[in-house]
Amino acid sequence: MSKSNNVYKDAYNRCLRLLDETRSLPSEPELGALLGVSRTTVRSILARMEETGLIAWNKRAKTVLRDPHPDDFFPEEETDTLAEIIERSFMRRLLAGGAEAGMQINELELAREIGVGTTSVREFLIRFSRFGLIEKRRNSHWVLKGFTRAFALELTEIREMFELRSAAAFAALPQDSPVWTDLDRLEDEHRQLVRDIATRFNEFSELDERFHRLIHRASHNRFIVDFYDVIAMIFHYHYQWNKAQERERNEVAVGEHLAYIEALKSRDLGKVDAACRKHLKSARQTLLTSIPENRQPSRA
Amino acid sequence: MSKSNNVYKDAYNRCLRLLDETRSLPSEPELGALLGVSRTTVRSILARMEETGLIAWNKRAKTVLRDPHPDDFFPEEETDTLAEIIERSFMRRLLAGGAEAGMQINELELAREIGVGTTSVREFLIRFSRFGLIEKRRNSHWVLKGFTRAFALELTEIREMFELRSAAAFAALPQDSPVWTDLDRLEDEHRQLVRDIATRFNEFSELDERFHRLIHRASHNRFIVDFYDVIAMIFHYHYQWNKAQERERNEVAVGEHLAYIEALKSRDLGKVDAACRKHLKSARQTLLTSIPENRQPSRA
DNA sequence: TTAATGTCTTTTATCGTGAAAAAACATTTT
DNA sequence: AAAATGTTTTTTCACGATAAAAGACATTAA
Repeated sequence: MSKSNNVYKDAYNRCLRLLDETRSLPSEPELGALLGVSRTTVRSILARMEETGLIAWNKRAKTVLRDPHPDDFFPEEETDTLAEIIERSFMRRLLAGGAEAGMQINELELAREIGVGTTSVREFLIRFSRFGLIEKRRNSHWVLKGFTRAFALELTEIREMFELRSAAAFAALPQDSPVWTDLDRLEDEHRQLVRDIATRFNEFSELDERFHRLIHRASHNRFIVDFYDVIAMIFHYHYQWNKAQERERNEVAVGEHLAYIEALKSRDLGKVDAACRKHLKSARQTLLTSIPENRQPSRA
Repeated sequence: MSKSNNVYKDAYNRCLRLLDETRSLPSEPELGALLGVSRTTVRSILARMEETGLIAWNKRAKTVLRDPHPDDFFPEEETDTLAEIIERSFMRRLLAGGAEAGMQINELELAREIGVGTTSVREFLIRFSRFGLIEKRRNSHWVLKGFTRAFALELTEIREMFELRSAAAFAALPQDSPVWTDLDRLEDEHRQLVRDIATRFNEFSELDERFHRLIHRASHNRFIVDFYDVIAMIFHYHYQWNKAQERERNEVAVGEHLAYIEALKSRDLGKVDAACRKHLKSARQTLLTSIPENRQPSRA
């Protein structure tokens, strides 16, 4: 079992959804581009679709024979990357308590527990280390630094520096820049969300990420843009596990976003700065209140 | 050849240097702490030293019998980590021209060329990716983003943000903080270097790194501290390969450092800001002039 | 003669394996 | 009994091997 075929399975599932829309599928290279996979994978997909009677396939002709049935799909969990599986397991352990700062992380144990090879775990930990939550001891174990108040403060400090700068850069962008239409579109989505906030409040986190990424991109600085990955990761898990007053919090945040968007559109740097600061302050507050500070810092 | 014993060889060499100073070696745990290795490695070292007649070893008694001879040492190149070897090879390729932005990086080819396994190369590339010079295409190759003018500008932009903030934090540190003695010591080293600048100018780069790391540490922010790794890496290779007016450049920089140190000691935020800005500006200039901008950016 | 399909080759992702190094446990010495 | 040494176990590091996926080349259809 040296490599799972999750790329194929995931692409297959997405391809099934395309079947509803058309009577026949496009050329192999086109399908590949559409699904983001190579022709090799496309051909495996087509081969299986032919086998299961979904399509008739003869060279260029790929005619849809029937609508896909629920059990034509591969199970969702088989479409995940190993990296996703490892990340989830790791974060579950990390957030499920008992993960004290200073605790050591054992690659072999993690690998056995998750049921994967050590190499994948090692690679995951190396990638994960840039989030600042773990640290490597040369030739030895990893050390958990813990999801502490200090971490949240350090994270938000950088976030605020970067976002204030990005927001200023955004507001200074020429009127004909395509970002303004992106912003309009996001504003619309925000207004729609406000309207149905009672039922759709949980859609906020995804919108939040897209909004902030748009702003950060205006910095034209890869380090700023990349840093948003750290924020996104933390907020992603934070949203999943801190459900207290979720609706209220999100409603407030959407309001702040709208004010922020107004400020950006005014292109008045003072207003932008104020709106940005206000939103980031409440975002920080939300994050901080969700961290149970049950330990004293070990250094004075 | 599944794992080289470079840890042992490097520690052995360092242990040989200890032999000059004492007539007998300390306990195994103490030696381990001193050399930064485990007792297992210490015991291998002692075993070999006994074998080669350097010491007489009987339980606690580890008497030095003779001074180490040059060829008691393992060759320097056998003491490097695989990661160091790979980094050097990779950077050589990257700086040796012909490394156009957009070029793709092949793990297998790199591994074959350097003569190591693919896993080590993969892990190196993952670690290296945080420097912002390469990027991974999912399920496919890495792409070289190139050591371009844009890269240098993005890097220095962040550096300046971080260092201005750290310097301000530094100046605000209480008088009894140990950093002030560290600063005094560094100031001394700078003064000594100024005196002998004609011959010792090449020692600047190491001093430079220690100085800036001291300042960044005052931020008490892991993201700021960690970012200095990116700067240090770039400047490390930059110093190695841009030798034009090295003496003059370093002389100027030492002077700027001294002014910067004075400003910090004055604890006058205005002066600190000015001195920091001035030095960072010239550091940026130095970096920029060393980048041959022979390509037009591909996007308008 | 361009763009697709068919076929073959190369590279990436992942595992199991084994030596180096660390860590844990047991025993002795002071 | 505290701290060293001696011994055993566990973990990390690095490799080669193999299936999945990508990519390159050859062939055929429009």
